[in-house]
Amino acid sequence: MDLPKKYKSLDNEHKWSKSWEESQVYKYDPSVAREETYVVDTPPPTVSGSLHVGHVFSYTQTDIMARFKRMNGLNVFYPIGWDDNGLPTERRVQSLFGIRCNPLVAHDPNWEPVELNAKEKAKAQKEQKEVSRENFLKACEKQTLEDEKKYEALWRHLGLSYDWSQQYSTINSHCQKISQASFLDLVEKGQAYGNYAPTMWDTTFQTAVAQAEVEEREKGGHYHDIIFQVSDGEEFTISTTRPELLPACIAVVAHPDDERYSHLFGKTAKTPLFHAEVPIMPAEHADPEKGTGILMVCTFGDTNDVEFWKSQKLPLKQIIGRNGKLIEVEFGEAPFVSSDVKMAQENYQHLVGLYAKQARKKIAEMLAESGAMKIEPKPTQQFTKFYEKGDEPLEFIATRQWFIKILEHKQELINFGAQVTLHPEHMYKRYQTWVEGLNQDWCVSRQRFFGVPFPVWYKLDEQGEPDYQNPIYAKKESLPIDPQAQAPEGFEESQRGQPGGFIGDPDVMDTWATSSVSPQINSHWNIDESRHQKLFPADLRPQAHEIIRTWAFYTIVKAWMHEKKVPWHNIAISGWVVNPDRKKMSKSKGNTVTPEALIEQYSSDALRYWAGKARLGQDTIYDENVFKIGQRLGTKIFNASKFVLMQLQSESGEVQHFNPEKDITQPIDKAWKQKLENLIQKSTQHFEKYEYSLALSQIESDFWDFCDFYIELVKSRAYSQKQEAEGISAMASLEYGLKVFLKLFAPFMPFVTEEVWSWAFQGESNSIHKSAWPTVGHKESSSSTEDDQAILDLSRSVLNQIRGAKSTAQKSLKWPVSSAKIGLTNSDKKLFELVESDLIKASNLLGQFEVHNVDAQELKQLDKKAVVEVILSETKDG
RNA sequence: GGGCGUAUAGCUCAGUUGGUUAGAGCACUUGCCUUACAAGCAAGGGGUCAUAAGUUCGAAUCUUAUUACGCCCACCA
Repeated sequence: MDLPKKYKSLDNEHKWSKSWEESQVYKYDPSVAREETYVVDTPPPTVSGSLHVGHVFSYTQTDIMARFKRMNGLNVFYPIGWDDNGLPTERRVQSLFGIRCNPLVAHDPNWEPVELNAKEKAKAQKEQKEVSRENFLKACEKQTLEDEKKYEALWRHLGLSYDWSQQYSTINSHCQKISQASFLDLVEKGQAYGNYAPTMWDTTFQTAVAQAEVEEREKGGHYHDIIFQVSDGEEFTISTTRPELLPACIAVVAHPDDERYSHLFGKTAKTPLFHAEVPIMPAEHADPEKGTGILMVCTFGDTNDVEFWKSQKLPLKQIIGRNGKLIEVEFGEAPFVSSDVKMAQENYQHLVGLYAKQARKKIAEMLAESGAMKIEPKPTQQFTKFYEKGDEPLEFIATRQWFIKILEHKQELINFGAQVTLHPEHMYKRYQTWVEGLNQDWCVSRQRFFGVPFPVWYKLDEQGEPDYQNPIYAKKESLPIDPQAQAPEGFEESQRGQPGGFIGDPDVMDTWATSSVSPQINSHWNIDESRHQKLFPADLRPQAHEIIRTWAFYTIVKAWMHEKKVPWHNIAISGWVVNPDRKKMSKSKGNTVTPEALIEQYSSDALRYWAGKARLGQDTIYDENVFKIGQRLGTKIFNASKFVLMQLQSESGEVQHFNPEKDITQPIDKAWKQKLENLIQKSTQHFEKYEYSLALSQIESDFWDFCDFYIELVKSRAYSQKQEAEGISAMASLEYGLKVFLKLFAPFMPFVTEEVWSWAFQGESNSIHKSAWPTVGHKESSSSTEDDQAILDLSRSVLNQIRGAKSTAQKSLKWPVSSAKIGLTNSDKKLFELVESDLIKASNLLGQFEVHNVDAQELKQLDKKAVVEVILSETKDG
């Protein structure tokens, strides 16, 4: 056997990722029973250009677990998907090609998306070319396909052991079918409903957003103190940060117990500039401590306004349009009543067409001029709701949306979620807090384009008005459908938009509406019942902690609503990769590193080592030193394996195989075997608790001990006594040790271990990744664990002291020792005899040890198992 | 404002049901080309376990309080 000289990780990794692809080692076998199957619900990464080391980190952690399960004989179902539908793709396509979707524009069959250069992109930010829905979707598809290819290449190079035949993308027709079926099932079960209601609205993307996608940001604002007049002539001052909503004021409220204002309840107040009579009412949410204690309610400034408006059935004065600009309204007609219509209209015309921010400034001037605002606005810091991907504050705008009922199921969902085990467990708290704090049903419709359409149409009456009360739902057998392109049953395409005809629902689903059925997408729910039974619920859902409130929660909601089942039994929460300043690494901050370059420099195995060293749920500081350590470990595995196999070679050069149970006969070898069995047990236990990182640390440290201590100790016996029991025992033990380490390392470092495996062990299994995880055989009664430990400790102590003496004398480790005295306790003398010859050879002692007695007490004080004094030889050759 | 988590060597982290003198790797120091590996090997220096109090024969570990950092949640006029 010819062994390669140097380890070239990159070549090796290309070789094996290609080989695994060809041999399909990671393929799921549908014929295997559920009990012997392990199902992973892999997160489909958002397709948005490129993956970074944070992805490498968490995806590798899951792969490590999957590989462990596979080696434990389980039939692992490990799919991969791409989350390509939704806003991130639209945004990317808009900026790459400088286009914008306008459904009213005519389709151009000859149009092809062309990527712009940097200069053109900057220019296109202001003026995007409008293209038809069909053209826009084509551009999205083209771009995501391209990105997905890049993603796949990286994942393969990293050695993620997916069954690539199970690949899906959230925009494909299979996912559309499942998403639409899920929606229709919820409609049928009364859990989904359409409603016209004020919803959080992003004015930039012009779409509704859900509570889970909202984040608060601190931002500067100003208190404006505005004077209102009561009908009887009294005046009071309200304080607001949003004066531009004054024309939308529908009431003025103070706390019921606030004596300053309680005499006003029941009266009306007149808004300045617009002279609308609005009721003065008590409201619990008014905080006497804040501002002036009395405030205006508008449609809509915040959630309080929405709540109050709803509960008091007040009129709706919508003045903010979908694009965030103030819209035209007609004063004098309900709800825009005014005691001075002409003035109100005139004042309002100054605001029409302005963005809310501009209108704020304008109205402040007008108020100051009119005398209704006597003091300058005072600056303040306030928290404002933003769409997590948006740059402008959200508005509440009344629109028609689809919702899923979650508010009325809060308690059930909290209890139900407890049936899933989170790793680490304390992450359940996040789930619980989130569900408890919910205050809106899940809004699942988005006014966007690249997504799954709602399988719904509306009839048009004779006036051409849609009948939203009686939607036409698609038949489940016909899914997936696109109501913009297909007519409902009983209608012709020519009736689209015609009075007496129909229209398709224009909206698409929230991305989460699709990803929340990822377990069902994989199990082919509603399509292949027997497959569904085998793959649902899944065993493991890996994900990050910031999406417990979205992905984990929504998936639980859906599984519960559809089948009253948990979607999976475990959730593994990965930590974040953070910079030394403990801030999350993210692309938007420009502080990410591309994985490809790191792989080339350090190897995939090294990056995987880094990921494998981190515990679930704990953030990891990005530190390239850890890659270096992983890289060294890979090289060491390569070299040590090469050396061990050299020891195992017979005279003809063949690698010999041994039976560890029979051939390991020498006490020190048995002791080492015992140590390995302890390692196997410990690391298996860690793995079973999803604590793979603790397993890795232990495996790693024992492995270095194997190399630097045990191999050194027994190599000459293996080398020189090949025909005798002593030599055979050493060889058998080395082989056993190597095999155990290769297998234990295999989930973490699949490439180098596979390479070594291929040199000598394919007789057991073609790939190490399909070989059996090591187990512990029955223990022989003749050797006790304590003796095993003692003999290793004693040998180590003696060897260390001799090495120390040579090191102090600045001599090389092979320098001969002309004589050595060893002090031992009486009881250790027997043990020493068992390893004496190995120690003589390993330390290059010329002759024998002179043994004498030492008091156990004395040894204890020295913290040594034996006292060794050596005299080094005068010359290198003895 | 409420909650969760973290705090151990210069850095990154282990430390089991409380049990002698708290560990590893990196970095640092001093050596060594040794039958695979200089991407290696050997030897060595380095810590008041965030702070304070308590429980205990005994605390890095348990309790309480405090501080710092990270995260999640909260109605944000």
